[in-house]
Amino acid sequence: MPELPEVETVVRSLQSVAGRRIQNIEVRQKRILRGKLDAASGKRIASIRRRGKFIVFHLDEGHLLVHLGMTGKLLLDGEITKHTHAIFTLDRGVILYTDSRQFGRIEYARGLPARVESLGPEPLEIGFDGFHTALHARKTQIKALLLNQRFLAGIGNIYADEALFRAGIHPRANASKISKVRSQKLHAAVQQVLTEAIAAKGSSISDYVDSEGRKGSFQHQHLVYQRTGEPCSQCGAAIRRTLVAQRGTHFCPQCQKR
DNA sequence: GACGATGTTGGCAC
DNA sequence: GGTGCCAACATCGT
Repeated sequence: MPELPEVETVVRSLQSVAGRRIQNIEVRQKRILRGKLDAASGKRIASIRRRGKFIVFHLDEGHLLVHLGMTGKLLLDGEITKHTHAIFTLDRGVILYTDSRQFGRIEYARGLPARVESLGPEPLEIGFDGFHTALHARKTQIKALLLNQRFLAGIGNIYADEALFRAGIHPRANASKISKVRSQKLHAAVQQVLTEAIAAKGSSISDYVDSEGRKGSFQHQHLVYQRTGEPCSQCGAAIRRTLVAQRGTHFCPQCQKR
């Protein structure tokens, strides 16, 4: 579910808790923890930001990091279910962490841990020169590279497929052999698709919602993702699905030649 | 009921 | 550094 636009939407919908204090943390399923959260109790939330797909609560001391995995949700004052694994009681209201597949993780850290520090640049901030240089240095398949969080932070399966389609690049293309012109198209496509997706408050493929329980609408603007067999919006050819880097990959065989 | 697919990451072997 | 495979888990569609 949650890639950069979805995480950004969640972070924006959480801004109302800035300034509140965490009074108590109840963990019901330890699997979703990395280390202990005890030290976060009693701390005040100074600000909430996004880095890649991580939600970062800056506390008056240290950080609370939340990664939503595939099905994680942070809900403000929502309903407690069998998939609610952590309950943050604030001085006003509660935040629930709910995650059916339990691939998400929560951790407390004084400084930002290496897994956050080693993330690649933000795709909406990187300029073309930096993007092109990094692209050219890699010999891997372009889709695998887009999914690599140390290359760019925040792109996942949906937006990789959508950006490659919009740039007319085959998902298996060798990154180092992409021409400057196509690299420019890709850089623009990545920024455009992410910007439009944020404006639509993300893609709700199965059950993604923001912290107020609202769905996104960008799934209606997907041109290839999960549109296998449907006609391409550009040329009418049937959209195909294949595996690239072990991930389901959707592309137009006409518009995205190797 | 079986089987395969699903938005993510991390570990391991090579 | 890169690739390929598997693992974690629950749910949904065929």
